[in-house]
Amino acid sequence: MASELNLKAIDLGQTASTSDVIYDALRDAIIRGEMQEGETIRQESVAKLFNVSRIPVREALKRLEAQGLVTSVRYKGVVVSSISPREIEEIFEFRVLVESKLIEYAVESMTEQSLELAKSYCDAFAKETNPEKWGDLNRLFHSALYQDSGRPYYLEVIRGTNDRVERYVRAQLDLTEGMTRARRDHEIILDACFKRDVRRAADLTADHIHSAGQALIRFLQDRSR
Amino acid sequence: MASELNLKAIDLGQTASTSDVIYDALRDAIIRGEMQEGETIRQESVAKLFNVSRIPVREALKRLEAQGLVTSVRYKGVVVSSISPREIEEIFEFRVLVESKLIEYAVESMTEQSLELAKSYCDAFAKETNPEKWGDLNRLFHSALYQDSGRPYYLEVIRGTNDRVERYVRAQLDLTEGMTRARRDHEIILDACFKRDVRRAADLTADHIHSAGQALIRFLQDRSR
DNA sequence: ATATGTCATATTGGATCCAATATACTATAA
DNA sequence: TTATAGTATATTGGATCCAATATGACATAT
Repeated sequence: MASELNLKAIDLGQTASTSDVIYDALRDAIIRGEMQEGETIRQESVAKLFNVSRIPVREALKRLEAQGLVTSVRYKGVVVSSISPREIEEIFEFRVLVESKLIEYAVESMTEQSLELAKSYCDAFAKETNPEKWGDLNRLFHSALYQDSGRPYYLEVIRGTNDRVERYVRAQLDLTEGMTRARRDHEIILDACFKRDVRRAADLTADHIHSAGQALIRFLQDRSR
Repeated sequence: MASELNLKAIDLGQTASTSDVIYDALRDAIIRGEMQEGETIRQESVAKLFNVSRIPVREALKRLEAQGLVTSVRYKGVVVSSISPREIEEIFEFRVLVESKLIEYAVESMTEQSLELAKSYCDAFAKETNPEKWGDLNRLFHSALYQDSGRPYYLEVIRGTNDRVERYVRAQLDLTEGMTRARRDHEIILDACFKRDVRRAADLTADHIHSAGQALIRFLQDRSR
């Protein structure tokens, strides 16, 4: 019957299991900083929240653990991973290495479409007044820039890397200097991309990430005193 | 009681859950190439193998999926991930970028102990006649070299990266030219490390990985014709 | 012979139950 | 008062059961 065929076609899109949904929700809450680092995640409370059993929750937690977003201790529970200033510094150093390379590859083959998309995120980022959304737009902008690199593995790695420090990036953007600097950086990076200046785009990206990292480290040091 | 205290002290070391054991075993089988890519992994058969229920098996599979070693389709099952020559090429390119950087950091602060350890693996690798063990010793050698880099995150990423292509590295070593070239490369890299020649160690490492990747690509192309 | 529909079987996804362990609280002895 | 043993409770880890879906065999119509 035609109607059944129609339904089946729609169903093809619905490939997300309960464990997938829970994984996405927890990941989102963690990288947005809605859950504090060190906070323990109880299987039962998550299960109740989604009206499911603990089984899909546990599977989601295993995935988060494999990604390093939570840390699990047998018979005690999982906690949102905490991360030392030293590790943050290392991760930003890693980002400089990989993302500046990524943008090199990307600029060479960037389509007009991606450029325009990046520009729209860049503009929205600059105009946005709600700090909650700065992180989203920041991430979308960078993601759009790297999209045409033709390097899916790099992208996969960088996604995991950014997940680890996303909460701190957001905190850093909330500093007044953080946001003003990011706005300016994004505009000149985008300009270099439009001009197909590979070297400049890579160098600016390296500076952009490096300086954000340094500002973040300073911020964390100040706060701990 | 003393005896119970003793037992408890020993138990502290036993932090591995059933799911951990199964994860390790499956990961090992996959990276060694004992399971063919595309081969489906049945939960029940793994469970029977370890005399456990499917629950810990499923959790182990979720972790392998998060790492990209298996691919899962809802209600159908998981299969050992296959990887295209293009992706292999990309991953070797990524390894060149990250591992040459890693060895730079490592050489600067490498202890005598790590140098000697690397040397022992290098020697054992050169003398080993059993192809089964080449892969292990190759990995141990590189791992020893990077150990003192003081970059745990880089190491974590590279571990995941190498897991993805390990089966192919082993296949490549099995080629006569693969093993002879690797032997020679290892010795000159180690020599540069002993001499604290950072630049040379990094360049040689880049060449080593790059050439292995190229040889592998050629091998795969030949085989597919 | 081919295509389509129906049913039986296998397999995965999720829920519920039980076991193992940790933690907090209480009682007791020194 | 403090330290220790014991007990109750909470929580995780694993086993078993049921539901949802896929796959393949078989029958039937064209």
